[in-house]
Amino acid sequence: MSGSMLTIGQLAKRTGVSIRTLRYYDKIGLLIPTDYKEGGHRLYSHEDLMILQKIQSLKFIGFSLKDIANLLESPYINEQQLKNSIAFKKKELIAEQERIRETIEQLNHMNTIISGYEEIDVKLFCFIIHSIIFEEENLNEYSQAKGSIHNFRNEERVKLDKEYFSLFMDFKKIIANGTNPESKEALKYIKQLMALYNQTLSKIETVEIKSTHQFDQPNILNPFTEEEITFLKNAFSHMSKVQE
Amino acid sequence: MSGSMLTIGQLAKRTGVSIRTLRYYDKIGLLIPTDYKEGGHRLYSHEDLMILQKIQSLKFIGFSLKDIANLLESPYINEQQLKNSIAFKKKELIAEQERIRETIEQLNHMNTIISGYEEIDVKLFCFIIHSIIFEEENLNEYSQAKGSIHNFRNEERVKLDKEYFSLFMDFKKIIANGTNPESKEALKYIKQLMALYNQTLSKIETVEIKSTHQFDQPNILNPFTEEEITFLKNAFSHMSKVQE
DNA sequence: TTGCTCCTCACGTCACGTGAGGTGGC
DNA sequence: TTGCTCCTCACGTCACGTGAGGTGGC
Repeated sequence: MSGSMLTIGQLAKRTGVSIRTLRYYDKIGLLIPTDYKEGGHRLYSHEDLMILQKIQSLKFIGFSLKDIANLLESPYINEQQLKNSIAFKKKELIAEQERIRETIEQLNHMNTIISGYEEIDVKLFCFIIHSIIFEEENLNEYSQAKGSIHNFRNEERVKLDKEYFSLFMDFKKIIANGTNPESKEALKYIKQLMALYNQTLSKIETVEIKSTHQFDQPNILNPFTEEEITFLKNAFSHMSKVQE
Repeated sequence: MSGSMLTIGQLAKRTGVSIRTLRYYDKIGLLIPTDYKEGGHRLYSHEDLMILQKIQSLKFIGFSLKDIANLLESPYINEQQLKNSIAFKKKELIAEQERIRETIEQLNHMNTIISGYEEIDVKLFCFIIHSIIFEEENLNEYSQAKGSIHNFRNEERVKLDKEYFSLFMDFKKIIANGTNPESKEALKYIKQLMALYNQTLSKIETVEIKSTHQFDQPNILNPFTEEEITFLKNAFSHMSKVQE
């Protein structure tokens, strides 16, 4: 009806869609303006505005521009087809939601663990994340057998991880300070590590699978540098001698 | 340590990262292999494997490759910086989660509304979505004043939308069948529409803002074609005459 | 003359996927 | 000779954002 055509800027302002987006829609053939002025200026009709609003609506509920182009091809669509599209979209979104939920949980976990240290060791930080991911992969195989692991993860895992993190940070500090691996201080921390390790083992057996491989399976991310590992080996062997 | 270097394929298999991804990481300088054989074959050391696992860990909790490159630059990171990064990531994720939640709600809404029709009118379908989006925008301005609207939306909105949808579909059908706008059948549906419209008005006043503009404000997506609007106008004016 | 609104390239984003066409060692 | 594993371009993905450099009407 009305002879009042809209320029690209007017249409953009009216719908909240950017000018660049309208040019893009023109280029891909999704919304071609009814007319062009001399100089190539696009002119959009009221009909074009309606189409754009349909596009916005369908975009809003998550359809891709390709999907939208198909949907707008015919004025009618079969119910089952539409329901299938909706179900498919929904499935994707729910999966995405689950991924996000897990990631947020991880972030909270990490946030708790690193609290209270001025300088965080990146290697150690990554180690904690990696060990959780790795465990989760193991979990998928074992989770049918025992449901208790998940509980462990949520409730006690943070506490335990924090203790490991704290202890590992202590090690890194004394090693950086040039402490002797046969010193009393080193012995104290090594004993703490042994205690924590045994405590972990008593809590779940699944961890054992991981822990026994911890130092010889190179596929596990190691939180220590070569220098630190040498220190730990020396401190361990010293402790063994002392205890004999 | 060990002289056993890994080929790109071996590293890929071991970590679950694709060969193409490893080449990409090489190109952007994120993970440059320790050595190259003749012919340009990449050789990765155990050290490289460790770096890759750090990359995987940080990717897992949502950091971009650029973020990761920065994080791996130094072995230590300031706690506050890391906490800020985590908080920022979390904020983004929560916003994304909220968007997804709303979209899923919309999809459920639409799924309910379209149930029971073989052929769905795309224009009408988009109209329903659009009216909800539009209302939501209005809602933001008015929601401070009255909290009741949201309730309306969740509980009764689906029912009302379904009724509108159903009635509009009926109109489209009789118009397509060539029904006379002054016929008894047309009169029946027009009366139903009036009743439904008044029912809506009584439920919320906010809708009034929208509804009064419904036919003359071209910015509102219209569910009818030109032909259908002509039919409705004729039917309305006929009803007015009959009622005098 | 000065803004303001248009225009068309064309590169950039993000993290790779996917061929095409070729090489090297068993 | 035949697979298998490498390699390097280089275009494609998705929906635009962002200049660069220029035009047209007030």
